[in-house]
Amino acid sequence: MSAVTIGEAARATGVSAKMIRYYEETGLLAPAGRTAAGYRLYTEADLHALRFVRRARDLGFTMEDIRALLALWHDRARASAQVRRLALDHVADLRRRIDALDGMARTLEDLAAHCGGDARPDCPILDDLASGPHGRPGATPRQGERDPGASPSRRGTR
Amino acid sequence: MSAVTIGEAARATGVSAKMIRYYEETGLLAPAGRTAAGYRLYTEADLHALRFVRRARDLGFTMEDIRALLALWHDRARASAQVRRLALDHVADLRRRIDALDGMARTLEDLAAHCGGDARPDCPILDDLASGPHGRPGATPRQGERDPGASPSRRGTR
DNA sequence: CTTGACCTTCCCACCATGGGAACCCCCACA
DNA sequence: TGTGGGGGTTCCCATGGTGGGAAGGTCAAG
Repeated sequence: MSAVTIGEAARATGVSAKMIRYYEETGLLAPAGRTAAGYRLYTEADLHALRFVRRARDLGFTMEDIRALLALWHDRARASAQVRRLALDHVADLRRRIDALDGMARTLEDLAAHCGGDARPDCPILDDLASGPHGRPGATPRQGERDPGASPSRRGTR
Repeated sequence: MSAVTIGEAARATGVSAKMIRYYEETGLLAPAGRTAAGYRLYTEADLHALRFVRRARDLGFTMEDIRALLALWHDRARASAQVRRLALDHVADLRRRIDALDGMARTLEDLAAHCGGDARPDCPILDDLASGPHGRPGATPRQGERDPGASPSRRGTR
């Protein structure tokens, strides 16, 4: 007993029922038990795992990362170094994305600072945009230049 | 004359042919001219617009934002204040995302700092994850707290 | 005339998430 | 016993930008 349905599990863990099914479907979580009628049932241990996933998502981990973290969690003989590695790699990723966003923000602030922001049409922001993709002329000088080996489709880190 | 095909336009602007077609399809850019055989043709003005879009994407603007920026660009009577507003709103958005990412990074760094990172299995990082979604108990105290009015489905800002 | 580089359209995939339809199940209440 | 409502189930679709690839038309050089 003490197993709950998916709705209650969702409420108890902050993971939507949709996502719980999705996690099961993609093999992130083991298939839940079922009632005779086909309803999914979640034990306290299942809820624990769901909260684990929720927390990891909140910390920005990828599903792939979470898969690894769950495996380590269940492996009672793991070396904490492995977990640490995963966490710090993720931090590095976060910092990279932060830097990218920060560069954008700085550039825009620079441009906005030189923009009248009044009723006249002259606008250095548009002028900059219209000047096309340039290797950041003034703001935030860096040397990476076009970042050839960046992971696919993450330009804006959006 | 002096109009080029989509491949050359892509090379000249740094926007992939795929994306050029996509921008046209979604109405971000006006349909390009065509040769008798149906090949798209790009004038210097078209290339200019493509570079504009590229630059705006590099600065992290949404397609929606870019739509507005293009309209302002083409409106020779625009008030620069409008452009400035758009830019600064976007900066605020960037800063919000940065804060979120930074919070995650800090938390993880905190946890990693207390993790042995050796061959033993004890690991505060996993312990934290296993403790489920909590309102950041120790690490990185801030007051934003769960950000109730945040735009939908951007938890991790990923 | 063939070859190869280019163009066209169309469909599929990603990742994580939500929306909704169509249908089934269970419980409480009259 | 019938019914209503609030669950659950599966399945499909959409998002935002981006890439991959197939099937077929076009063009210039050899």
